[in-house]
Amino acid sequence: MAKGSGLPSFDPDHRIRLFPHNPNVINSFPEDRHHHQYRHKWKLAPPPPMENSSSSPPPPTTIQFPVNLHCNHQDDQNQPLPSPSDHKRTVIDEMDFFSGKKDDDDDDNDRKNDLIDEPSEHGFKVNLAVLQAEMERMNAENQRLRDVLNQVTSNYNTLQMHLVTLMKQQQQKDQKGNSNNEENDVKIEHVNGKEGTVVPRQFMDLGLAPTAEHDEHSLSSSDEQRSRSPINNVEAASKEYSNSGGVGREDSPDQGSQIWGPNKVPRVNPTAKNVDQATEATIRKARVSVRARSEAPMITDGCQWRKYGQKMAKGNPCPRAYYRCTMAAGCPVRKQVQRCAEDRTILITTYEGNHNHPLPPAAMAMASTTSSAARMLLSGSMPSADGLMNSNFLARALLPCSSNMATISASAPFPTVTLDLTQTPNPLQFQRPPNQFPIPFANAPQNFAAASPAALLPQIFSQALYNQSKFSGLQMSQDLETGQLGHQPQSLPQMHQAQPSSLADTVTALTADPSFTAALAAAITSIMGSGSQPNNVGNTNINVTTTTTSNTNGSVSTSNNNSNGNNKSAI
DNA sequence: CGAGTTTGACCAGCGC
DNA sequence: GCGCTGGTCAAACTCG
Repeated sequence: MAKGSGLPSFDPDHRIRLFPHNPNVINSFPEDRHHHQYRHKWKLAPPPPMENSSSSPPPPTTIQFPVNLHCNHQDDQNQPLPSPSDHKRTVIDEMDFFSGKKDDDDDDNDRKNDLIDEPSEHGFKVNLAVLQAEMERMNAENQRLRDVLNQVTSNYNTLQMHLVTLMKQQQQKDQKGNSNNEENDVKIEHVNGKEGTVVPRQFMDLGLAPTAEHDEHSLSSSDEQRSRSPINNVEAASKEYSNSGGVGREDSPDQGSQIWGPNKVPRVNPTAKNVDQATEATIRKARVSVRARSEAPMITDGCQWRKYGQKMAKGNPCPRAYYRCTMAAGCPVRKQVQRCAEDRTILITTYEGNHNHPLPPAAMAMASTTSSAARMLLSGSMPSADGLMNSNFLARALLPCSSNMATISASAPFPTVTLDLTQTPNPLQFQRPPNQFPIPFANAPQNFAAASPAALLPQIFSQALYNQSKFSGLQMSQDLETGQLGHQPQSLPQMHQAQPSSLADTVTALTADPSFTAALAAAITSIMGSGSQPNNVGNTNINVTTTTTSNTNGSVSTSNNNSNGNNKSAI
């Protein structure tokens, strides 16, 4: 088996420009075992041939979500066409607004100055007053919307807490009444089942876990692991927790996310007969897959990973590497890293499971992203007639101004939401509608402009999803704070289900924020285009979400595979 | 020597 | 039932 399979090698210069960060985890890919070494050994290579392109068509069941990447900065269709000089100005405003690095006053002043200066230069003084008034109106409107947003968020959180309190009380009642109930490890489901309203849709919580209490729910038992399957996960998970002396849900104050067995789906309480079996079978396990163009062997997500296996996947000459989180003992989070068969410059990272330990800020971003994506996926993955609609909505909400970025696959065995960051064209190459502003790459945040696309994914995602996640009912870091929000993953979807339109409206309103969409689009497109855009202005102040801990040797795996003759294919 | 990687083997699900 | 495939384990190995 030839070494060096799977991954192309790359130009050092190109790499340096693209990847100034130090991935804390290096996939086991060829050419080098060590991280520092790999940095010197990667060589320029022509784009990898499209191998197996015909044999590996896109997942047929993937639902594509054409979302407008050309984020319209102006709701007003009557807004005059932006001249090229307008582009930068507008984006600066919005990016500043979004990033919050400048206060609004300064921002407004700059905006006004720009408005005053440039039109005069172009002989547009006639429109100056109109534009200024319009801008002020937009600012006022924006501020008002933000106020509304804040209020909605506050109310939502208040309701969340109230709901959790109520469910906690209910849970305690159940506990007293069933002190010997051996199924008390699934109190949440039990409660939900009693209520007969909550469908355990949140079978998977990718991302954050409130505490490290469940560290002992380890993967130590190989038997338990081997018994794992997409279907029996439902039962196995909670069994593990109870058997391991683990923290049952009734014992755990955290509940920000569900209690998961290692890489498993929580069992639906058998007493909850009314649980939607179809849903149960459908959801099973959620995954979040991130597709990004990256020459780096692995995207930096802030977590520490240990490789535990590698296999050749069918139809892909590149090996698939399996990692599990090592930031805490027994953390069930795993991820798979694999190059795309059709385009080996595309790195596909699939996250699965939820962390059962506190995460560093750098890791919080990606964890939040995956958590939100998975939760949204699951909240919309009901096998109902409106499943597609829900998925569509979710995808749009997930990345509202991304073009073809969010896909939700209903294909078995696991529902997967794919965040595709590889399809975004260079913003300078957009064929933008006349009423839309291009997003000059130079105006992207410096962090985004200069850093590795892969390394910046967490930032992008966290920014992109932060707001929506507030409304998705998919609390992230809040779980850490409340400590008893375990009911929420189930209860909140219920809320969604009860008021889908309101949620949609909320998210729509949120994502309609031109600043938000513009900033997100600029960030994403800048990232995607950074590899081909030498005019990065943000080549300083690289603030990549890398961690300083190097947990791996950056090993390079051979293309050998481990099982069942799959390793016969040379790469 | 410990941590991490490699890799052959094993297991389970799924389709035929 | 059988074979294929994905996922995981764990002993051997590598490296600092």
